[in-house]
Amino acid sequence: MSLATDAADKPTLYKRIRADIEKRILTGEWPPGHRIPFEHELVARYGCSRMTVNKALSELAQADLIERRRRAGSFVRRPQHQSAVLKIADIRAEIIALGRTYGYELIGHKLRAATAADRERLGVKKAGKVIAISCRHSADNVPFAVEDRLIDLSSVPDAATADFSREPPGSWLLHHVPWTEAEHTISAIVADDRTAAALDIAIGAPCLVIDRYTWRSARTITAVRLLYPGDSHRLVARFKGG
Amino acid sequence: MSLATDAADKPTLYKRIRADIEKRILTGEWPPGHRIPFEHELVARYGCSRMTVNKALSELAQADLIERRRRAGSFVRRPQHQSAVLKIADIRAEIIALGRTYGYELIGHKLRAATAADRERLGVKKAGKVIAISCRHSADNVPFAVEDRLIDLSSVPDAATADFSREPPGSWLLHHVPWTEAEHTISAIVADDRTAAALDIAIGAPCLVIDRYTWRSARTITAVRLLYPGDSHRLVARFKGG
DNA sequence: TACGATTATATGTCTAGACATATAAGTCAA
DNA sequence: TTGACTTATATGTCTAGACATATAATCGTA
Repeated sequence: MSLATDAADKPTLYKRIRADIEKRILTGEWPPGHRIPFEHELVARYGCSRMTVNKALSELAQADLIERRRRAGSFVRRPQHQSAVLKIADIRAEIIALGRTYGYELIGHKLRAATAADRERLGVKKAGKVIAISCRHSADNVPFAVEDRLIDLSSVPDAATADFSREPPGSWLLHHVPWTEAEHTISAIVADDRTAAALDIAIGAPCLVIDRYTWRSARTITAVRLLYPGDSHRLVARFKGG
Repeated sequence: MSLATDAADKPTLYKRIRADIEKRILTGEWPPGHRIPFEHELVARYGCSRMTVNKALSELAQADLIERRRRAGSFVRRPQHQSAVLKIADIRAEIIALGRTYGYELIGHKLRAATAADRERLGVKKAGKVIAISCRHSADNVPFAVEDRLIDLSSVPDAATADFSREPPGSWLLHHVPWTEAEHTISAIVADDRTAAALDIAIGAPCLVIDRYTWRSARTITAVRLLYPGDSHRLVARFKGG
């Protein structure tokens, strides 16, 4: 039963090819690892030129639905190992984009030799210097998030002389240090007394937690934990699919 | 695998064109709204065929960096204002991909005329029939998430006859209904007695909440709320940046 | 001036070829 | 069996065209 035949709009051929393959993958008819037909087979099946098939397959590869290997063929990829993607965000820019007044407050700023806990958190072996920062972001004078950050000075020596009393470290890093990889972990906790005070919420109130690690080609740059009031702040994402 | 700066491998021409334009956009040299050169101008500048330029621009458009308008040209897009992106996920597939045993339990299943609250939640005006489902997902026999879902039957009539006692509604929908847009909201709450019982956690323990709305071309398909134990489950995302 | 019809043009899709390149698979020697 | 070499082949990139299509701009008319 073909359900996707939105006869309303006449899809172009390469889109039809792409959709056909996508459907078989999403329904599980072609499971991960399955070799999808070679380009020349699809050319024969659809009666079109190779470039048309190639465009369809290229887009599927770009979307990480299939993997293409020279000489071997194209294979259905395992569904991306997890479900969440969070674009790196600059809280200051985010709040300003929302049309609200951004407020920033540096709570603590320490330069120290990395402790064992610091090294563990940054995932590095060698001892070195780190900067530990905690600060608070607010929107329209209401606490928006508290931030607890560690910067590896051996990766970002310039951070030693940066002035974090006015510019939030996240914004500074985003503008000064190119990153190549990031990892986010989202979880929830209940506020302890310190967190509750910083966010102006009740002890035991829910908090949304984002832990972010940022690397530049296998070098850790920074590890940051962001705490948001769980019942007020929301991470919203809208995006396109199929 | 960083695409922009790998001088090691000689980039192909279309990749160089794409990177050149990308750089100008990311550095702000070409701000949002700026019209980038026409295809025929790039063809002249790079001395290549139109298809080569077209491939570069198509990929930039696919990545939402530029917007292409017939007869008008290609324009730099405003950076996506949101902060979070969460790929749509099928919990069953997710758990199986983790190599754990998937368990499913239907808690409630009701077909009813949409109440005012249902219409509000689905964001629709007209009254119609809806299906309300609640169920529980488990991994290795440990509660993984509870799900509370509303399906708009006027958008998905087939759902009326689907058997949700064995197949989770998320998986069914993913396989039967193409979607075009989704919105996620992530927040945190503390468990009430019912939630605590379902997830086998303490009352007052933190929970991660994902609210997802799915549309197909302006028609609401489903609204779902997922509750995860906040201290055990984690949404992890790793990705590349620039 | 306002509006409808026409035209010009940039992008969208497609073709039928070409050569490049990575690599799976086969071949042969040590 | 192992390693080195060769070969076959699927994908990667590219060309020089073509026609389709949406729409900004222009023109003509009421």
